[in-house]
Amino acid sequence: MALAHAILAVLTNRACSGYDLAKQFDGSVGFFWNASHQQIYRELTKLEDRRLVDLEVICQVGRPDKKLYSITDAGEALMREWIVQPSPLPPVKDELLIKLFVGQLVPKSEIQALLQQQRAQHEEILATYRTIEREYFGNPEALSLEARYQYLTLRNGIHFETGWLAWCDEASDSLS
Amino acid sequence: MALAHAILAVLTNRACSGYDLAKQFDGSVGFFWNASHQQIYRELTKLEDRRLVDLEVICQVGRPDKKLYSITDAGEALMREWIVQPSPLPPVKDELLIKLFVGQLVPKSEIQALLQQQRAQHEEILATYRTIEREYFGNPEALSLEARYQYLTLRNGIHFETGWLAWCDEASDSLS
DNA sequence: TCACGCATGTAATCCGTTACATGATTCC
DNA sequence: GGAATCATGTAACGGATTACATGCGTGA
Repeated sequence: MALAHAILAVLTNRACSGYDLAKQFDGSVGFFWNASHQQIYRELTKLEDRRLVDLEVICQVGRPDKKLYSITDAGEALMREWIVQPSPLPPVKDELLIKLFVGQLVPKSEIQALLQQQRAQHEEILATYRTIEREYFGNPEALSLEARYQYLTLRNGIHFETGWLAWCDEASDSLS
Repeated sequence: MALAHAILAVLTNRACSGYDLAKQFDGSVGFFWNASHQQIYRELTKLEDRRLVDLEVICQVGRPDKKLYSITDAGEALMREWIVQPSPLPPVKDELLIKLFVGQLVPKSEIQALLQQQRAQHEEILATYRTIEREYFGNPEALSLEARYQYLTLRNGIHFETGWLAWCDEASDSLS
């Protein structure tokens, strides 16, 4: 059900088309919730049926019409109720750890290579996060409340990726 | 597809019934891959069709028969091939972060409560991990290769949960 | 006697992924 | 001329979740 909430969360900040949403789910929000454009389009029609979003069709010259969705009062009320419910921890699903669990099946060097490959990916994401931190949240004291909440989600990603790098190094050391 | 690999990983260590597997996916392996008993039973029949597991029916008195599955040579070969492929980063899906992203919709105290509730859950899991670390991996230098790999997956969980606690505290402070 | 553990499954529904499909405009 | 961007969708398939279903044994 959380895809609906993720979409409503984006629409809380500003009205969007399905296409705009898909792009957001490929950056910012996508850092903690991902969804393909097909999922988004399907979910938007459901949200419209439930009157949680409003739709305004914008005719454009030379490009396809745009369906601009905005959150309704009912949608915002639903979000308020949902936010205050306690959240269970999200289930972990990490195939690298399955591989490590039976790492003895292959030569150690293969596992070392996997760890390095994984480390590089985490490093890349961390670099992206750091760039965003510098560019948009340079002075955390001066942020609006909205921006501060968004900054906290970014900080979560930074903690997460930093932890991964530390673990990759520890694991790599302990195998050599 | 990784559920099949997760099951084969467990069976690499020892032969199990569907029921045994379900229990493992509720502890050890479940720390990084979760699956319900329905998924497991369905997947086991598929794995048998593909000759990746063997089945031995064990008749028991006074309890239901047990179907004991073990990995075949083909299954082990498949795992070896799979392990060395590079792994993409698993997609993140965390509804707490969606909530924080639009935290301004509710009073700050509600968000503080969410953070505390989340923190408590992460602390509990970390405590579980620490107990396992003490009981099974007290002397990391002396571990067999199998055990060392399993220990690394546990260390990953410890890094992960420690990071979460740090972030919860940082977030909580920054809001007060 | 009632709940829990052992042990297995089916059915319905929903969610996610992949592939296919269209069509104009802008930039290289 | 060809690729990328804007903008929307359908169809098929497979994976995951939830609910339903059975039945014996053991211990409180």
